[in-house]
Amino acid sequence: MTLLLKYAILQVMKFSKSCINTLREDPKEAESKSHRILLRGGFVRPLVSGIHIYLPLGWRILMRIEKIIREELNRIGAQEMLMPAICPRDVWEKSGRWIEYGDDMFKFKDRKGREYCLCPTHEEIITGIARNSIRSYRDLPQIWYQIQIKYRDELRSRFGVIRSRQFIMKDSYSLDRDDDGLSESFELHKQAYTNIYRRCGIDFEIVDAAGGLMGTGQSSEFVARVDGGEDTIAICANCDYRASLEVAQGIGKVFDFADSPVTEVHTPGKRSVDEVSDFLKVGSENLVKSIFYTASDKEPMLILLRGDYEINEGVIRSKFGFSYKPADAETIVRFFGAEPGFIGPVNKDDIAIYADDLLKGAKGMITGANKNDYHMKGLNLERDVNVREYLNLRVVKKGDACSKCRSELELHNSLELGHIFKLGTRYSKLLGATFLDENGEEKPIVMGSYGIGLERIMACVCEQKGDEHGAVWPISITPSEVYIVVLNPLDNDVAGVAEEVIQALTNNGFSVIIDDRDLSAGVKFNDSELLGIPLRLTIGPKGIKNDSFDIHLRETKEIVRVDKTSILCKLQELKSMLYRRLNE
RNA sequence: CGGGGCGUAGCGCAGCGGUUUAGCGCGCAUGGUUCGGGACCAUGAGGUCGUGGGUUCAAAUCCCACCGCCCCGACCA
Repeated sequence: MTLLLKYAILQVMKFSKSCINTLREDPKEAESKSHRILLRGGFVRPLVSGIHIYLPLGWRILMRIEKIIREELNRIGAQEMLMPAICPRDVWEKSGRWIEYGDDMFKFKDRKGREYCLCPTHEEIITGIARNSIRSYRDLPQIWYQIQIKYRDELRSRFGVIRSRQFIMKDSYSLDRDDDGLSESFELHKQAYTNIYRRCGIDFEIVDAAGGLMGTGQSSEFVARVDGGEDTIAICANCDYRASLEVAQGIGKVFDFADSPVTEVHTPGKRSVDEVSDFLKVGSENLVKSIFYTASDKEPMLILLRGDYEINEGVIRSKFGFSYKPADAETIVRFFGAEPGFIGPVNKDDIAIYADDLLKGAKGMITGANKNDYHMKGLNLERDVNVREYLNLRVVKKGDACSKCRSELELHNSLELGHIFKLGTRYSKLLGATFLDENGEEKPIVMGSYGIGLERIMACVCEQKGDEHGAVWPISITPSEVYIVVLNPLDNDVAGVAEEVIQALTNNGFSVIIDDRDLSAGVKFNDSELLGIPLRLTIGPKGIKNDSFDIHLRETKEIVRVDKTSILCKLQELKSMLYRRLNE
């Protein structure tokens, strides 16, 4: 037997001889649905917090996802390569991200004391490659990608593989001569990503997003609505507006309170918005909360927000800088002469004051009096406060109106699956990746960066399609297409028919798990459902006697009954039907 | 880092006002009976009770410290 044939036969996984470990009970550490399914089905296993082992079935799924990603990226002309996971410090110093990424990066020293990190992403390295290999505008555009493990020392990993400290990522990078080129590369990726997620059977949305540590250019997120997600997206029920909560802009209700002169009120021990509004018997929208931010390298600033809204930290960081942090109590006392909960914007002209735009023209408001245990009533922003600028600084909340069409916005839990960014020239300028244009002029390469987390696709499918019995894999990424339950496998007739059917299936390109364990039927049926294999064929003495075999569809629970000669044909038909359904 | 929960066999758990030999269910092994939705009988293997220290004649059990895991928050492409 040639080696090739031997591997071809491995298309068949014999349950009794495979590393498949299903758990009869839910593992206690798993609370989210995808985590539960992935652990119980034995697809993954934890090693330490945030780091997982991908067992054979889980790895098969990931490999099939990889294949789809490769096909779609190759189709837009992207070239695959593989970069190292280890990178020396100086490369990251040049981009400024050795500090910016900070503790989120795994860092270590080699035996000579030289410092390295395990790459959390690869903009620095890719820009280095571009610097060496791109000379002329004639070399552009190009798209490069890799599928590789990324390392991020997350503050808190959670939900199994959804937020982990080591994960597989497809990261691609586009190199263009100008913004128009970048826009084209960006659109190509948008199309490729759309195809990828559709082929993986995921129901997804494309939303506007924040660039975060990547930069401040345009970025879009591919997200899935799931109950167990860790992010939130705002979706307009009426128009096509959708945005990640970090950047979503809504229109809030405006309240008109009667104007009056400023007076102090005694509010002993009442600090929070809820405490003060309860105590004074007013709605939280009647309050102005003051949040004091300081930064090591920038001037302190006071942010004013209406009491019924939360501050959008993402906007603070992208607008004012990453170094801004809410001040501690001691600093607040030093600047305001009052404790947190009692500070306010009146007579604070020496501090930069930015207010949320919902406060423009607000009057009759209540805010801290800069005196412990006192607030002030009758605040008129225009009259009493020296606001430097009004900006949208609040997080959208349920009931806000869409900024595009004024319909109501809905908020949904979501899971980030992929993110595409227009980087622009940030990295190429810092790291000197330039080209000569037709006029012989040296210009920085205009770059884009695009990422997909592979495990999240797997987890997302569990979240969206999984049911009380376990996983439901789409035919495109299932670890195996057909699960054959052999009942009474020690019976010679049964074993004979099973053998025959398996031959026919593998000869026709099916991947098969055969459950040849000598166990009672229920155990095998339940495992087939837990493992989520789309098609299940049962071979047992009764079926052989009556020449009637059951094919069960995992997703719809339909049962199709066929005679022996039609098994192959029917399975082929069902398989193509399942593929067709993915494209609908 | 703050708050909460937990750590006893591969998995799920009981025992935890100190007491010979640490239990139960599932799984695993052997033999037998079964066999179309988590079978049954018999026998058996499997444990540094998270780690270290302390109290005590005696610690899984009481005390201290540490480690690890999960959840909430802070934080995060």
